[in-house]
Amino acid sequence: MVDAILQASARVLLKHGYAGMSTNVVAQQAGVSIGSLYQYFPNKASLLTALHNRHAEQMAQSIEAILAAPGGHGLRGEVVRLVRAAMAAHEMEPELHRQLEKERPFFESPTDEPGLSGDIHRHILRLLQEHPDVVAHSDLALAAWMTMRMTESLVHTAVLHPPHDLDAVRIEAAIVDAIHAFLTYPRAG
Amino acid sequence: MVDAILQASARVLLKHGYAGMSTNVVAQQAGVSIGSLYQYFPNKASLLTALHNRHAEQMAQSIEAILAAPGGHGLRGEVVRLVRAAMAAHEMEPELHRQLEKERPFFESPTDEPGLSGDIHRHILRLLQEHPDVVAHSDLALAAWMTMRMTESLVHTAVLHPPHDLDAVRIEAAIVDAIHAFLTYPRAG
Amino acid sequence: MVDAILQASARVLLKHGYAGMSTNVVAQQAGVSIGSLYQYFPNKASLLTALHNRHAEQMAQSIEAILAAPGGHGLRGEVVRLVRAAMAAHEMEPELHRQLEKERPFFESPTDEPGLSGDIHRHILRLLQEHPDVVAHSDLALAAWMTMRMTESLVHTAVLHPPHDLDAVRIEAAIVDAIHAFLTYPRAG
Amino acid sequence: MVDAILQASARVLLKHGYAGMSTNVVAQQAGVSIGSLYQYFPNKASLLTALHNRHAEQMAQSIEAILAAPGGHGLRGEVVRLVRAAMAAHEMEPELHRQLEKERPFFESPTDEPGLSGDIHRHILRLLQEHPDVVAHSDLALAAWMTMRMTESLVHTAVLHPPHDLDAVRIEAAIVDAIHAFLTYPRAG
DNA sequence: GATGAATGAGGGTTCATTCAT
DNA sequence: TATGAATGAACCCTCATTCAT
Repeated sequence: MVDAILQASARVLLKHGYAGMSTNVVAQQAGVSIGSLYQYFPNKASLLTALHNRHAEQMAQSIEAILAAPGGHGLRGEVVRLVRAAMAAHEMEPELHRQLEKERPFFESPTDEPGLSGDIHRHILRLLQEHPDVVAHSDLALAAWMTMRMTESLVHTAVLHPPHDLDAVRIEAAIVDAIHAFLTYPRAG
Repeated sequence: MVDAILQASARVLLKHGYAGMSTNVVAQQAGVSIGSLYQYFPNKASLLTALHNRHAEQMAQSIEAILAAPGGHGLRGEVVRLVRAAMAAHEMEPELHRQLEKERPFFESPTDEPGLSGDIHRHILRLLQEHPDVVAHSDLALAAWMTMRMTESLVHTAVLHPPHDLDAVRIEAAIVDAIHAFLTYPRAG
Repeated sequence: MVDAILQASARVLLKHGYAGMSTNVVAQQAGVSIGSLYQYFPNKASLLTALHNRHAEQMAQSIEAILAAPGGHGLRGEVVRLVRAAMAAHEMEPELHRQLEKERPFFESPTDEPGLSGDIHRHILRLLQEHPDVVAHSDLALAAWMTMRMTESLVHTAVLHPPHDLDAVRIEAAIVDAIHAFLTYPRAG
Repeated sequence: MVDAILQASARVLLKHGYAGMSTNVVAQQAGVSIGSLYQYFPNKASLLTALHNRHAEQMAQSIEAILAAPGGHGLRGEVVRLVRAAMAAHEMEPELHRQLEKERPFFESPTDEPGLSGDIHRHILRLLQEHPDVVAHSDLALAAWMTMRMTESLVHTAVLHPPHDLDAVRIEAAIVDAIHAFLTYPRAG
């Protein structure tokens, strides 16, 4: 029942946005009475929260799986996995993701949400520490933050607002290049 | 009067979001009767549109001014100006900008307004063409798109969701580094 | 509940007309919340429609009953029944009837509902055909239309705008006379 | 200016009904400022009243002219003139007339204004008195009232809701017949 | 637990009317 | 006198939430 409600919520949210998402309509679409909906969810906002959490979990699983998968070696291999993980996560239910994000960002500053983005932040930090020879940064915290933001925002844009005249595969490669270039880029200071 | 209404709109929008922004409250905050509000704006959505347009114009002016200003030479100098322009634009009214972004899709055509972002895209393309010796890309369209997205999204995040433990100046430098590294990064293909 | 709402609608409609009939006031008068009103009626106009339909049904029943009742024989007897039926129908809720007539055109198709008036028209036609010896008309369609209009409009006026110095009984008799005279009146053509 | 306003009122009234007739729109259509409108008419209802009066005057003139015109002799000739006068009056601006009828009751005393209809009533009374030989009624007041109502309501219906399959000329003749039949119809009492 | 009829605060919007210019 | 910007009460309607069954 909870699941039917969440599915209906997602459907209605996508079609009409949060403001246009009526709890009565959600209940009806879920084939459930409005009373039952309120037995499982205290209010309208909690539908979004639940949807958000569910989606975050799915994304986390997908990301973990890809990050742990075998693949290219070295820093570049890690970056490739990172970007692939981000793309997979964003491609999961892109439109839902977008709506959800609108009301409550997924990737807030790492300290805010200890869950997903904290894990990723730690993963990236470890990754940078494990390749001291090629990473040209002294401030690893800053480098990790930049890496995470670049990954997230470039992938986000690439998946949700893809430029119609550019090839998806080449965009992905370009994102990997950008991150790798940033990490290994020798600078003055 | 139009201005008072728009200011009040911005204030209420920031505090309560679009759904929670009552036209009556906006009028009251503007010190204007609800009737007067509707004499200048045909409906609630038009408040957002006007706010958006005004903001876009201000941003465009700011960006143009900074891009045309004198400054460092060479590709890096250009990138610095680009990032500075983006930061200035985003710092203008960051929270308003964010809300506007959030609500826009439901009220306007999904196509990014071609004006501003088109101009910038062209500017970046020209910039890349003018530095063929250091730009390590053959597909300039892709490089320009990446440059624009990196600038926009990294600056956006840095301004609107700044990590509390990192220095703004160093973040700006890191963004410049990232873009410059991407542009000059020698790759296999 | 539907009935309480309709009764309140009728009351308010009579007092203030359609334009001055506020749905909130109707709900309040019905002892029902405005939300409940809108659970049973999709909008304000539908209140009128429902009122109209209910009234039309009641009138139809009353008319049928009287037309089928035993009574005087011959054409005159039929005309008496016809006029009595019309008077009973108009006396049912005369003021409501009047308001309903007034507002209807804006909400319904301009064609008179075929149900009631069509039935009566047919009834009259048959009636004329059954008394060929006394009916002095060759064009029965025209005669039927005139009969119906005379009945309706004379009764309407007599009931809704009765002249204060004339006796209702004698008016009814005069209406019967007029119709009977028209039907049996020998003319040149 | 007054005239421009009244013409615009009539136009808007016909198009949108009284409820949908906005004083601002009327002023605009009249090419006059809303302030000026309120300089000549104290409120919205007075527009209707003025329109009504103007229309009544025109009708009165038309009716008087036709009633005084030469024509057929005898009672039947008078009835013909009466019906012609009524038809001319109703055909003047039928739709405006209809709208005016619809809204009037809310703005005027329920007693028919003594002006026009009083005059006609007197005219009919005199007419009946002048033909004692053919008029088969002892209660002339009742006969006059019936004559007036028959004329008005039959003509009203014939002009404003003409049956599509009947000839206007024959309808007019039938109305004359009906009235004449009623007046000369010999009855028991 | 499940239901869904009932609630009513509150929302966007209109328009008759006023009054300073 | 003519103007029209300004007013704000009031309207129709929605929808998150409750609670008796």
